[in-house]
Amino acid sequence: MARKNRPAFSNLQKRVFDLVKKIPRGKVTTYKIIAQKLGNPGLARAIGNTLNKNRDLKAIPCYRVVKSNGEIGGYRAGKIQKTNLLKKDRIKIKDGRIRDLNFYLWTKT
DNA sequence: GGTCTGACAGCGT
DNA sequence: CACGCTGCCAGAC
Repeated sequence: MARKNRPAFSNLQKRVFDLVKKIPRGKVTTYKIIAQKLGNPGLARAIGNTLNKNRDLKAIPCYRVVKSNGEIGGYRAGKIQKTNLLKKDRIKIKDGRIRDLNFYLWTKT
């Protein structure tokens, strides 16, 4: 019988990583968008939690994932570090908040 | 097996 | 516009 083998990484985490890695430079996305792409907008919280467990920031540019209201959100290495990285991507940030989030927002594949 | 926490989102005040 | 409370889901204890 086809018993489902349990991968080292949960199915959810695998999808999240795949999406985050596809984010082009200079663009950002929100936790909710990712959750919607997974088919469950309520996953927004689980997304951040999953990325936190990742701890492989150099493999996954999770700093490009921000909150839906335009705030930077959180980061395992610190919010300040996250903001700094976003600035390097030409993202205009004002007082810990992204300007014209819709412009930088990445909702495509 | 239940319970609590956490890198969020939405609504009300 | 800023702050606070509640609700959702998955993972950790």
